[in-house]
Amino acid sequence: MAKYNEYKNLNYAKVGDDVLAYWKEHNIFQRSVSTREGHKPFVFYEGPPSANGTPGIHHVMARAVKDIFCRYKTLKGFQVNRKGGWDTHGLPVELQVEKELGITKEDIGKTITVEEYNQRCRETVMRFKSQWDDLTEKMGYWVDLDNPYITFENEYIESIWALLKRLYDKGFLYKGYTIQPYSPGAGTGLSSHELNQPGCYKMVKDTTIVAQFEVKKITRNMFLFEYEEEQVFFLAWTTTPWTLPANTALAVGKGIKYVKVRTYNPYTYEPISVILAKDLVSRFFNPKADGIPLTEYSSGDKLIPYKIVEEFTGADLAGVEYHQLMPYVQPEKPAFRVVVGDFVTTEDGTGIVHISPTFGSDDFRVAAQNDIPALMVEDENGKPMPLVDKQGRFVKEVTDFAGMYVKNYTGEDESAPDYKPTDVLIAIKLKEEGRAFKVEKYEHTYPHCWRTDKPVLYYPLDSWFIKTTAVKDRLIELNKTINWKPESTGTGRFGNWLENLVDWNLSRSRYWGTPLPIWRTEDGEEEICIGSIQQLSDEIDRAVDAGVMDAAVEINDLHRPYVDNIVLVSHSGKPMHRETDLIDVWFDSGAMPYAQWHYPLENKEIFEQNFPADYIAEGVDQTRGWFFTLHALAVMLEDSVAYKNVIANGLVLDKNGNKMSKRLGNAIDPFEMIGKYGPDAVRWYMIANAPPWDNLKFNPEGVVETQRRFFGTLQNTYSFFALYANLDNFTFAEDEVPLERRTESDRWIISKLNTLVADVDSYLEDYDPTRAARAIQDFVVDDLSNWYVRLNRKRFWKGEYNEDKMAAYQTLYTCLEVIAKLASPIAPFYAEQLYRDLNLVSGKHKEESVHLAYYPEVEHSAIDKDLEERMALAQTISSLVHSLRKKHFIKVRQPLQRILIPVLNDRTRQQIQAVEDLIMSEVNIKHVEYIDDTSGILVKKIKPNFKKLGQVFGPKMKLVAAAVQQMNQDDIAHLEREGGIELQISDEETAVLTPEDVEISSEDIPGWLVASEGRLTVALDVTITEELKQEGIARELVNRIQNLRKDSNLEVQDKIHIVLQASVQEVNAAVENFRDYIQAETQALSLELTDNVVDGTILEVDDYQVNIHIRTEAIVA
RNA sequence: GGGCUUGUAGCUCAGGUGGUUAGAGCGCUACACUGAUAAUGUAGAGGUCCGUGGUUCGAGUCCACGCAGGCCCA
Repeated sequence: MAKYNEYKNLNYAKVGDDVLAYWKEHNIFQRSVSTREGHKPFVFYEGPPSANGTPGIHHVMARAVKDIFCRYKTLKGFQVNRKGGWDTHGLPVELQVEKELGITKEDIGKTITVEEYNQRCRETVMRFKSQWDDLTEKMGYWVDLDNPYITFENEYIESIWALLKRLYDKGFLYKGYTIQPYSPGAGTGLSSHELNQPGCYKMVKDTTIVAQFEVKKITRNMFLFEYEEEQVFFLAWTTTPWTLPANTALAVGKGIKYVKVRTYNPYTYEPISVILAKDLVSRFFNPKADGIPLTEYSSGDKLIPYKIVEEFTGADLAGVEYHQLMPYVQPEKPAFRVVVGDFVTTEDGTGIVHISPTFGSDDFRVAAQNDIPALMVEDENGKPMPLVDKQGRFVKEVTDFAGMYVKNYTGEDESAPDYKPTDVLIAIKLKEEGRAFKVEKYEHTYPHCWRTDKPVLYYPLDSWFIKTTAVKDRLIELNKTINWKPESTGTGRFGNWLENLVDWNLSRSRYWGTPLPIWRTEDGEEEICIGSIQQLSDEIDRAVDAGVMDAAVEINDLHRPYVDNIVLVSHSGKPMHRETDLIDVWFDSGAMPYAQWHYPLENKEIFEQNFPADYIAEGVDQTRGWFFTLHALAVMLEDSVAYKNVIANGLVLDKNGNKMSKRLGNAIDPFEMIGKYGPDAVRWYMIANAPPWDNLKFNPEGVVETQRRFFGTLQNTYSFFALYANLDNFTFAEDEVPLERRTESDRWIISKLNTLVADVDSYLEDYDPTRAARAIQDFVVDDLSNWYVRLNRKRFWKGEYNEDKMAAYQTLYTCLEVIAKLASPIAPFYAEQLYRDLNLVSGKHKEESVHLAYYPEVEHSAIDKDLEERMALAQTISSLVHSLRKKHFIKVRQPLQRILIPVLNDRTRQQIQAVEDLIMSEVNIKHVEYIDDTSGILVKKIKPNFKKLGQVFGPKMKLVAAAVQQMNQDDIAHLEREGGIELQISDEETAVLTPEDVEISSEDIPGWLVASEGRLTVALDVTITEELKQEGIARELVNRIQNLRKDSNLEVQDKIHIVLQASVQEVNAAVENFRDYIQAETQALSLELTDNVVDGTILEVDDYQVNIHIRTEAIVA
């Protein structure tokens, strides 16, 4: 006969190891997919991690979230393929390699070949793969590790090329510029990484200018003018005066308050009106001048009078046009107007920011968003260029300053008496023109090139872009169809970002990444975008034929430097070289829905079956990374979402809410956690403790608690079941006992169980694992263990193997088995063991793993809300009686005669009557008595039903409530009898109330000590009769004998003989009168009361001492 | 500076559409219970529900403005 496994001191880490071995041996993961062949697919995309660092505890979190829903959907019958993946390109790898080799970017191609360098990157990036694979297995994250997609593989890159070509053909790929830090001295752009080198930011003293931008006198702007000749100016401050000739807009803060001030220009003494932020007025005007009439000013006065005349918000000013400040070059589109910028502050300057789209990245962005052009001139090739050339000199079109360096890049002696920086010359010119309001030196930090030590310029540099703005509306529209968890990340963080979208800058000037497959002639007139290896090979043949390339090369690797060595030929026969850029690594990962199948070059069908994803999950920090690139590519390529449901999970912090870092030593090692507490407790804790999208404060003590409270309780419940089921040989071989023949508590727990099955299903369907975990946990701990098992213990260990006992076993078995299934997505290892321990004996399921099984069906007919309510009453009443016993110092073992419960209606009485037996046995009393209205002794309490009364009486609520509180017992009786009562609420007003407007409860039974909770009141009869007293002693004896049995290491089923020293009369009487009871409880075959006990043990029973001896039945061979 | 987010007991967290005694678990204290026993019950202590205003008869809940932490972006 098969037995249920029994465990002593279950080791949860070992459960993990054992189950993992079982899964491996029987290919359970593969079969969880293959057994669903032909079922509806549930498509999941794995966001590829990078294996160049070790995995952390937060990866356990992120992956648990992914895993839960894949397992859940498998339970629900879907087929869930999940291909693993590795993200292998990008800056972090390159920086790591540079650091290890002790080189900088400059050395690549010089002291180390690009080939060697990239080889090094390729090795480095997968360095920790085995650790990752190990964690993936140990934490129970099921994903196909044997056939992952790897972004550095040729096929993957080829797919990306094919996608880029599609975008290119649709006109979404273009070459433009972005504003980047640039060093004219070195003639090269600087990465933000280079800019963050220590010492790059230096204190410098610059000439700064508050310039005056004159408002145009057009109808649109007339609200800014008060009189005919008035000249109104915007004041804008800049620390880089050399950018002023390139100004095309001014930015204001939407919510910032601005004022118009009438005053005089301090250099020309002309009367002017200026607009600036209200908060900054005091920085530009001397308060001492406040109050001096404007008319009292004469040219040259030190104290310049001013008067604030009007106030506006930034929003009011948006759209106002002004005259170009330094009209050297004209724009191609309308410019010179006020726009709103989120970067504008009133920290310094005037609260109005000068915008030169070619020389600032904020400027560039805000201009692009508002369709403001940049000022450009044509270079010698007729290509557009900014007003400053790459050496840092003004172009010839800026006539007054043509050829001058905007900063000192030539090493001129700045201490020479006649040395004037360009910034100063500009200031002088503006002063003369009456366009400078204030010129002063200002000390601030400014980034410098780490090689030339000269100030950097923010300068437009060539870049390739994807024109995401062309599909902006569609991106927004389709985003609204995505189910975001939490919703706010989709509407807020992601939605707002889409609203302010700029084109996607693809270019990266690095070495280890996917090369941009575009070849161009030197003049940029002709170009080709390559979409496949085949096409490249064909083009190479053409190039060789045309003689621009020496010999055909074999294409073995699509990385640099190999692709750089390929020269193609244009239609007109010119050589074309590859644009040297790599593409943004986010394109790599965003392309995974296609490239993981080598689509569009092959596998069209597989792709179509697996697009879009039903579900993805990653950290919220991916919002503008993977979540965006997936979405953008799907919209541009397929006009579809890439994913239908997405969980953006939060961070894992240490227990104090600080970020974990190896440096601070507060990082938690996932392997250690899993090794110590087992994978299930770690997963369960992370999921149950806080919703995934909140940050998790990870406290190992919480894992301990989860292990003890949830897994410990569940395991205890199972152990209890296994212990007795093995004794009784219960294998669930019999037919199920019909519900109607089961006990009230059986039907109750089955009802609760079905409610749970439905709840967990709806939570998981809604992608809320936390609610699911908590619901399961509450059921196991509160309902199943602490109530059902506690109340029903005796049914398992007493009596014959009859239908009632069978019903108890079946009920408990069913609960445990269903729990195993419900918990299996979250605690896959323990649930597996539980399922198998049960199923190996009963053989009820043919599936040999819980992960091959199916989600339980909800038996709606088994859900009985009325029963659940009754049981809640029983629990409350029991708790009240316990509390009364406590107050009277009467222990539970002492039986009592009765409790009294006032009931105001028949329904309550019937409900309680149905659970009387449970209450009586739980709190050890003989009878439940009910007191209703007819007894005439109930004291009632009345309380206003605020919700109801508020709707009716509104403002008079307080008066009515006061009147209700004043009602006496007669009034309440009247209200109940007549179904209404008229109350005087003030001198002249009355209010008519119905019983629905109040809550009536019984408060007291005169002469009894009562306890109440909510509307329930219970009184306890504390009279202890002689018989009750004896029964109490009998129970005490049973307890002591049981302890003795245990101390003697007897097995539960061992029979004993008891010999008791006769002593005081009470004890003797108790033994005589309750002999049968004592014998039955203690499995005693005999109970002898003698005067002479040999080898006895002295036991304390109440105030008495009892000498007792027990011996086991001789074992009959 | 902007967007999003969090703030409830010592700790971790619950608290649909506003309703008058704000809950749970852990921890602490005391007392019980005991053939599930490394479990369990009862009771107690512990709260300016981050602050200030507002709406309302009534605000932990709605609105506004702040403060503090976090993430992303500048």
